[in-house]
Amino acid sequence: MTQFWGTHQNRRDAKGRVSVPAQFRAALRALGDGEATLVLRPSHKHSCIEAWPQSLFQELETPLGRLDQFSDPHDDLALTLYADAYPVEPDKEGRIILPESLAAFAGLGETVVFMGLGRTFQIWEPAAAEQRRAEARVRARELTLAGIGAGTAGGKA
Amino acid sequence: MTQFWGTHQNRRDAKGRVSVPAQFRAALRALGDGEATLVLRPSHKHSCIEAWPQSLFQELETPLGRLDQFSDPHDDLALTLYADAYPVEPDKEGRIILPESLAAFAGLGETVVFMGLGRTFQIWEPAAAEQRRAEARVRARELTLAGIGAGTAGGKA
DNA sequence: TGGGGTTTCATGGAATATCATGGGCGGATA
DNA sequence: TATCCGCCCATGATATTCCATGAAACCCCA
Repeated sequence: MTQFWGTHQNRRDAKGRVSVPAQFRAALRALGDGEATLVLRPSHKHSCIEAWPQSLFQELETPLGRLDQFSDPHDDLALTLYADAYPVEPDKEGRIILPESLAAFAGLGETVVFMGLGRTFQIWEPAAAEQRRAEARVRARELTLAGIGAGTAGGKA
Repeated sequence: MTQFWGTHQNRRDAKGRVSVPAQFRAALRALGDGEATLVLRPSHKHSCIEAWPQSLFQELETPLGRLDQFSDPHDDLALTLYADAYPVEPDKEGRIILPESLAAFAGLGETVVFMGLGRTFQIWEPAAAEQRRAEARVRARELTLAGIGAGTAGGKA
């Protein structure tokens, strides 16, 4: 059920194209989202680009329907969801073009990092990605010391 | 119920492939995890690679479902679970290739050590493995003396 | 109990397929 | 008509698959 694993590094060419890691492409194919397989949007927490499979992104839209169409919350949600989101479809070689505004937002240079997050993935500038991972590792460890850690799994007396 | 026993030494060839010890392979087969039988990830306690049977790893994922999808803890956990984890499937000869980032993390050279931990196993650089075992022996002994272990079990190793 | 035969493993290398990346062509647009 | 953007092909690098070999463990039988 989980789809996006691991961390991968690729490069943008002169035209701003990047190959989506083959593994991720396979996962997308498995989802069978035909047109515009991906939705890209800036993360609201970090300097990175979030990549959502089209079908999963649509699930985010459902709360919209429950809000009064003319209410402020509706407008706010709709705006954050759509205004900065870009649908992209990999070309025949599996590459996508990162919109300039998103690339700038994430501070991307030539090489970019794809980080799998299970059902979605993120696109980072390499150094920022490394920093973020270190940070998350520490915090997740506090969260679930009981759960993760083969040290404890096997070691369980 | 316990599956991975003992310590085994194997070599990585020029392409970074290592044979999974035959005993471990048999254990995996018994589990019947078809696709991507193993999940590799860095240990957060030690400089080694943790290897989880796919089905067992899925149990780690369950806490995710209980967290708010947009919360920080969810993000941190998802990132540590997936961004550093790599699913691998042994080839026909029973070998796996260790992702470069993980090999570097564990400081692996040519020969690597597989240590059984019951339901999971770990992959170590030989010297580090030896040190770790010595350390564990001492601590386990303290446990035994404290009255946990069966008196007989403590004996012959 | 020792020897011979057989099987299983770990390991090496070669052939093949996949992938990432670069460049060129043509059509659409202003 | 000039420029930009998307489409297609070419290529080197990398991973995957397949087959081959030597060594060790195991088993069976004398």
